[in-house]
Amino acid sequence: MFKTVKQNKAYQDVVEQIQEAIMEGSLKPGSQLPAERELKEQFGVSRGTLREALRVLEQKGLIEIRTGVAGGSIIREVNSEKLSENLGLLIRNRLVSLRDLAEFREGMEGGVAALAATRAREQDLTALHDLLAVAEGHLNEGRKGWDDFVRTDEQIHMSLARMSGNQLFITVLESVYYNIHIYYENYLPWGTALLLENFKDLQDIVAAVSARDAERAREAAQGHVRRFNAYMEEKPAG
Amino acid sequence: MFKTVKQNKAYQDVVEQIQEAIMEGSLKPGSQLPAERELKEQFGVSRGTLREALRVLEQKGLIEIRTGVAGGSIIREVNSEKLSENLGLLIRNRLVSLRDLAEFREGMEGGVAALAATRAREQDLTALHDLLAVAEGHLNEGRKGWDDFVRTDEQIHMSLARMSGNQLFITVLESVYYNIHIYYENYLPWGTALLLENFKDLQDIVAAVSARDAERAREAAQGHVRRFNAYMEEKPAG
DNA sequence: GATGTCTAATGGTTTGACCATTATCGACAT
DNA sequence: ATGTCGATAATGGTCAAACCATTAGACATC
Repeated sequence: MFKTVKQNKAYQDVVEQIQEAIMEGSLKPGSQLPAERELKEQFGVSRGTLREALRVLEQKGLIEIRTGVAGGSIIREVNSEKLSENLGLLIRNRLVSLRDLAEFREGMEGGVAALAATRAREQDLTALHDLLAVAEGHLNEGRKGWDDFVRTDEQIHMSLARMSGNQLFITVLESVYYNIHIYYENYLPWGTALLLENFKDLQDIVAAVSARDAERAREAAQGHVRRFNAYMEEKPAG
Repeated sequence: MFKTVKQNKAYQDVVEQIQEAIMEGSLKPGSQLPAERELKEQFGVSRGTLREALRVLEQKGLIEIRTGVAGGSIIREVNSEKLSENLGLLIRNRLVSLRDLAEFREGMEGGVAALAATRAREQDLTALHDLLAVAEGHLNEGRKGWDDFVRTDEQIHMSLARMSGNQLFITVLESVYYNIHIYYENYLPWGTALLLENFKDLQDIVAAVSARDAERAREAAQGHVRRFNAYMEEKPAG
């Protein structure tokens, strides 16, 4: 019937006030908080307590702390860094498996490709074709081009995400790609055949996006991820 | 050619040592760290510095701090709570619009439903049908049942996510649902017609999952989300 | 045996000092 | 006039010692 009375600790109160000001828009990215010795007066806490609060905000990725004169706490632009870090922790602790990651990608990349097809500007399409050409170049470099090819492949996928114009897709996919690398080395049966098939998939996706055919782009992207994942599962211990 | 020399701050060093011990397995979930006054000796730092480190670890979700005698820092089971929190921050930061959120759901729920159809156990299906019956009940309660219906609707979606057996889907969808409520109140043209259509969609999805028809489940779920989103966009200011 | 009270361990907070880093500005050489 | 170097002061990083607040467990009381 009654809720537990929550005794807010002083530093939590400080965290909440600053966080709320950021969310609500009073504190804009790039702007700077007063110095610690000034802030502690405004909040009426000791410097130690204030610093614990700042550490929490820093860990949340909301502020960045600089030393030296004119230093202080700077409000950060929101980004995917901490999201990646958290996902990495889950992966290291086996709460999220390779299969989970793969399935998740499969579920999302179709939607991303479809949106990209709808919203791509001319310059985006040009950049996409350029990346495709770069990837093709790496394909002909034999073994030493493999890593570069994979990197380019990833750039193409991230370009598609950005073209979707959806910040949520962009951020989440960034985190997934950042963390899926761990598996590439161990689970992927590297070979020219795989890379070649991959390249053809990418060509299909880019073609569909260029034609602004959302449904074809969706299917091409889903098929691509599915085939790629199948390869990884075939050889579960490299 | 050379990397910037990173001057580790004392509290960062403490964070890294403890985190590494957790990851590597020396510190197991449920076990307890020594008291602050003891720990500060072991690390050779002041209590203030140690506490900043503990705050960071707490914010990462790695430890939980209890007061009182026999209190201290307890190693937590790794979970996805902080990932949700971070995603929630992103969503609330205006960088993510209702449209972004809606598109994202559309991309995900199809995949979730398909996986659920593949992996559902008998008891899951029973629970799903029970929830459907509850939703139908709320449908006949008129205006006062609307909120309950939406809540049940959400439970059905979360059940599907759990049935997918994919922790990533579960966590991400949790965050999305937790944060989409802000929009429901303002953007949704509440009405019996909407709820009824929604209910039919749910029936379709559950039927497809029960038949273990992954593709039908995927399409039903995607269509459901798409229709629901269309409603929200129709009336953009409640 | 149930209930209340005391105690000691432990986290929470404060104060004041000093160290480390760095933007800024002025002196000086060119 | 301009560039270079060094002093300066503002600001974050760290330390130390004390006291307050909370709580599990021991102990006393009924």
